[in-house]
Amino acid sequence: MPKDSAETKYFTVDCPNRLLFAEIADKWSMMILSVLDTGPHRFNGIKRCLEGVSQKSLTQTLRKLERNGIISRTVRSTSPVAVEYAMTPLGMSLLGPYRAIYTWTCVNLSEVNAARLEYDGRQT
Amino acid sequence: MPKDSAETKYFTVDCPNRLLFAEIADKWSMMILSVLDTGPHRFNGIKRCLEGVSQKSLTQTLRKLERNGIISRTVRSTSPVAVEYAMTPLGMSLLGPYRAIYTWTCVNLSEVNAARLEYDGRQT
DNA sequence: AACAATAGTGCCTAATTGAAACTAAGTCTA
DNA sequence: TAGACTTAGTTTCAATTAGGCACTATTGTT
Repeated sequence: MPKDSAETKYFTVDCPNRLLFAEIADKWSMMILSVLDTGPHRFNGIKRCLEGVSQKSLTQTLRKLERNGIISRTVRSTSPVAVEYAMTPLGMSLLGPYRAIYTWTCVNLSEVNAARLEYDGRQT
Repeated sequence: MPKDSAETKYFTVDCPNRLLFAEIADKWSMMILSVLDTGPHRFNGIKRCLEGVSQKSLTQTLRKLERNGIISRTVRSTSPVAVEYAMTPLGMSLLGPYRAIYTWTCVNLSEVNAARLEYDGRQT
């Protein structure tokens, strides 16, 4: 007999919010969004802004964001073919919540660093 | 000669915000925070709320959050030793920004699903 | 003709994640 | 008192994922 059979399972593996969260809150997605926040960019333009991205990871992340309707991908048939990535209205609506997290990291970075030093000191 | 030598590198590999963001915005961290938002929990209590976490991943994520000063870890010397995890004030300050993201997923889930269907339809 | 830039793709290895078993200390049951 | 169960992890190994590097194809420049 379980002690607390009423314990709620908050996050099941198929929770849609959990799945969507995993798609929008990863490392590269958020950085791409803040680059596109300054205006439309081309593939290699984004790449130059994000030190350490491989073409493969960038392609994959851009595809994922495009599939979720957060950015748009427009091919321009110019000299060397240009592919322009831009924020969609849906993507723009995500910028507010994202900026809240970003601002939090700016405001609390020193407090986090203090906590880290304190923690590392405890682990003799 | 580079065409645009003034192109800004927004995110370098050692950008502190980028590093901190990676520590707080991963899959399990955010789910753990929303569990602890409802009050202090013990190790296996959290585990039961998060379908699919392994002990290892949970331990690692809890340690990381503790090190960053976002949660506290208290050992109670009761019958089988009890370890209680709770939000710190710093952690609570992160809940607002997190809820903004969570709310966004709730509000825009249907629009994202529509975008996915449209995208998948285009890829005949 | 050779070289650079465009936007990718493909292969292979390195790093991370997760599943399952194990540890250790104490409680409860038969 | 042996056996099973709880607690909170750690360890080991396998699988998934991520990243580095080389390659394609097209156009423009020198």
